[in-house]
Amino acid sequence: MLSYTEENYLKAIFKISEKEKKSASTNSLARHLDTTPASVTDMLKRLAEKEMIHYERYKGVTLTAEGNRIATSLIRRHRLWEVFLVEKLRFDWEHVHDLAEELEHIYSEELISRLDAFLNYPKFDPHGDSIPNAEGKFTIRNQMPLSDLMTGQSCQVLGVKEHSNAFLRYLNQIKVKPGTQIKIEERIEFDASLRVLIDQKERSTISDSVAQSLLVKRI
Amino acid sequence: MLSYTEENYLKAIFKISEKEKKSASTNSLARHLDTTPASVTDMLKRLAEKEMIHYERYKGVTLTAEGNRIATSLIRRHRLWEVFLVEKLRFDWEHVHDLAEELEHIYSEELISRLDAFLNYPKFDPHGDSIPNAEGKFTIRNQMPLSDLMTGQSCQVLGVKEHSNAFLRYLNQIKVKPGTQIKIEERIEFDASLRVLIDQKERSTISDSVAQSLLVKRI
DNA sequence: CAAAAAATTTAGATTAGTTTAAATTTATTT
DNA sequence: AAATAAATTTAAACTAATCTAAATTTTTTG
Repeated sequence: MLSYTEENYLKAIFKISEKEKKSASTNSLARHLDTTPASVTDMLKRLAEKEMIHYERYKGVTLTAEGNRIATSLIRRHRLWEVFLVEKLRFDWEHVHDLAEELEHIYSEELISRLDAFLNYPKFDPHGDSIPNAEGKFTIRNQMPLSDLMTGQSCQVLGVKEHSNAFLRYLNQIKVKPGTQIKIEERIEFDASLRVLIDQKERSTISDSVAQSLLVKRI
Repeated sequence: MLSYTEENYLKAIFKISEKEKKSASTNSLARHLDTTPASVTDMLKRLAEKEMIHYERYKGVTLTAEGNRIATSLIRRHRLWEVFLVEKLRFDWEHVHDLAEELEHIYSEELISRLDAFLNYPKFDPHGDSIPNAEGKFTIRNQMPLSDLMTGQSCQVLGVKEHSNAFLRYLNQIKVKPGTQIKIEERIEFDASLRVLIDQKERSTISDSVAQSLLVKRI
């Protein structure tokens, strides 16, 4: 059995390796987990001892098969709870992360499989992230950043690349969430910002940095 | 903020004081929390320091107003989660206690008030125990042990006094749960056991000790 | 009411996770 | 390739929660 903290390390290693396509460094883990590099080193030794990670001094870490299994299960639990919080308890999407962060640590196969069934086996969470199934398999779908579309094209929002509260709150403000339709009416050359029509009703200007963080599919 | 463990102590003190109608002793707490009296003493000092309990060496403990507020909130959360697990996720009642024991420690007013609304503001949990409302008020209802009824009388099961898995599993076996109707057909003088008719269908013999642990209302 | 038993507390040690500061290793730059 | 900077690890110490064993206090009983 791993502790709450150990589990969080595995998840962080998973996410960093996934994003940066290479082994996770001590510093990146410290930043991610809001702790000191010294604490990270300490914990890495413990996790290596438990055969959850491959660790060589000064070389960064990767997950073992078992470590990967556990991290994936945590992500599955986290995302299922997020679906529950948004769809059943009607939370706004910017409020669910911290709660799911706690709920995910409650370990019970039975609980998660029943929750999954109750929610009707969702494949994506409220932020559009893929929910691994009980076997740990992620569903992949075609998606691209809004910034890749041409003027005149329309799309449907699938999710977000950036998960900060500030960003999610901003999307709420301009009434954008998964499912929303966006048509690109004009691209401003100067700063690559976009004039868009949202759900065929509201017009808005979206900065390039926002457009890069919005994942969509063309329609 | 209290730790997970500190919260469990407050809940144990609440339950023991309630059941025994007096201050909780070090030994009873050790028994209840499956730990040693030495650890209990240690923790009691910490909780007294935090003004959660009134504690005098060798004299046992009671909760302060604040300690009582927190314990009541924990019980509220525990019982609401039990309702969720049984009614929404379709768990059997003997399986929900341990899960609720973990879920209750997730602190968020918002989460609990939304869960309460989602469940339609239940007043009692699946074992028939009263769920305190947001103000900490418990709903009281008339109930008596099945053993108090006379031969020939009928009743409806409201809940159980005893929460052990073995007892709950036995009740499942004889198809008894909250809502079940029971008619007392005969009382055996020798051991005070009861011949009963369950939901007008199945006949069964119930020992006196079981009858004392079943809470009912006459109909 | 003194002796024995039961309950409780103290003392000292242990474990998981953390911290700060110093030392070491690796990477970068001239 | 030496000097400097950045990243990482080690060392030593701290906190919360726990334990065992010994000491103390309270309660019970002959």
